[in-house]
Amino acid sequence: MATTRARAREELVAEIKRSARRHLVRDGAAGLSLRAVARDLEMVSSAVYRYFPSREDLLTALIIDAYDAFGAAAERAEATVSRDDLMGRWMAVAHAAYRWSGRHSAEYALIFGSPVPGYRAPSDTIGPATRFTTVLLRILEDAHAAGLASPVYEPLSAPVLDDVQRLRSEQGLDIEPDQLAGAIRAWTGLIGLITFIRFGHLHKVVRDHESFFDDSVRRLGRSVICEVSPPR
Amino acid sequence: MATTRARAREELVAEIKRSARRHLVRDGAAGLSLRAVARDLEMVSSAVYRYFPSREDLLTALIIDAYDAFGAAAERAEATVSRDDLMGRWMAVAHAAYRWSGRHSAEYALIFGSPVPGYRAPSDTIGPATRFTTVLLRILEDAHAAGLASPVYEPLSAPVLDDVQRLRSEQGLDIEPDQLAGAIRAWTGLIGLITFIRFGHLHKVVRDHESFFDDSVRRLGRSVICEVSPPR
DNA sequence: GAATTGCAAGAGCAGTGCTCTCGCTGAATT
DNA sequence: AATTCAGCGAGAGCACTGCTCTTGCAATTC
Repeated sequence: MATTRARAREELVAEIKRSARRHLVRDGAAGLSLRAVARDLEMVSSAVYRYFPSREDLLTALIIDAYDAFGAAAERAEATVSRDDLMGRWMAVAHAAYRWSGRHSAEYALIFGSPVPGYRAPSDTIGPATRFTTVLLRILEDAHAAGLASPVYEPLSAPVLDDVQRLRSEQGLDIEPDQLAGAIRAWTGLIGLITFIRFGHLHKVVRDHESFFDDSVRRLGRSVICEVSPPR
Repeated sequence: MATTRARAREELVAEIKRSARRHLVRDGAAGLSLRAVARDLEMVSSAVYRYFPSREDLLTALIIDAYDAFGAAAERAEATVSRDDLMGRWMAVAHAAYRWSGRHSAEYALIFGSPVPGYRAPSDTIGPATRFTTVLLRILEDAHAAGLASPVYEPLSAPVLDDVQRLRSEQGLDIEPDQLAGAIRAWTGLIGLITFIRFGHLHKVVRDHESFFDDSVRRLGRSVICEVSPPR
């Protein structure tokens, strides 16, 4: 086993990513320069190519790490809440996502920001990407197991129902269609809300972003998890 | 009046922006190159700097145009609907926004995508940026004038109520706080939803994006404009 | 110990944003 | 009508980028 060589390599890969993340927050994804990273580590630029065959590969590695850290933050927060407090679990995940997006804004923009035209996300990314949604789905499965239904203010339209039922059977989920559709809306709403706030579109409109976030997310949660029977 | 000179300048500015928009869809904002634009127009790169002092200024001009076109598309769609069909007006604006984001994905990413770290949006952008929200607010004012209230499933938290009341007096809006808060949520939800779909985060989850969009947006609308008295 | 493999270094290519200087030409001023 | 002058295009040049290739050294493997 090539231990010393492989270890040195792993450490250098980690150092490159660390330096790249630092440059990311300063200059954004567009400004991330392999040569600047090389200067940071006091090596020549061509040496970095031994570890990442291209700038895009380095960016991909950062994206995977970001998805993973984002999901991990959600898991940690959700684990501290009592299992039967479903609304509390949802709020914990939401606030963890919001806080993470603030502390790691550059990495958040990397995963939820503008798609790069030529870029095809490699299959390595889909694993870490589902980590976050898995936490959400588990809450919903527990809700279903506890006999809680979603409030149905309006029935799903036929094409949406089709989509949801296909997804349900594909993923083997034990959730009602209405509830699963609501979950997708809640997930979409959550990330959309965070993105909207973090990208600055509410700067001139709302002062207390966190309170607005909390209020909105609570309503999103109520539309999926409802302790009482739905109105109407 | 320097007519011929000024006209030539205006036309060249328009040609540069046209060429830049073409490059934008191919290579994204990060890949937009002033030199490529110059080659396109068969002029030397330094000549372009006579019209845009920097790459950033060119990008800013494109952002302003994009905000303007986005708002204009919403206005056009909303104008075709009968004034008293409030829900129809909301749906028209929403679908116009969705369609525009598909037809002009690069420009949409420019205004709603990742913020560029060093970039400060100049004050010229806020005018065109409000064009879209103005359409939304007018619908709400008409709803309020018609005596329609928003359903209140849950009262606003104190900090959110403060924010909304401040905004209401600052902008001189004749809308109930609950309704205005709902409008901000609906607006945030709409853009967040479009961004989420267009940036590809629903690709592996939902097949019929447009139906999902329609369903979600209709629910967003119902949470602000409600013909019946709110449940509970 | 010899062969192989991994690695850092350097040069080099094509591209980028941006600055500066150089003449020219159309337009306003005298 | 002659002259100043501002606007313009062209070109060279600087510092930077991603990426490739070759060279030579050192660590690992056989």
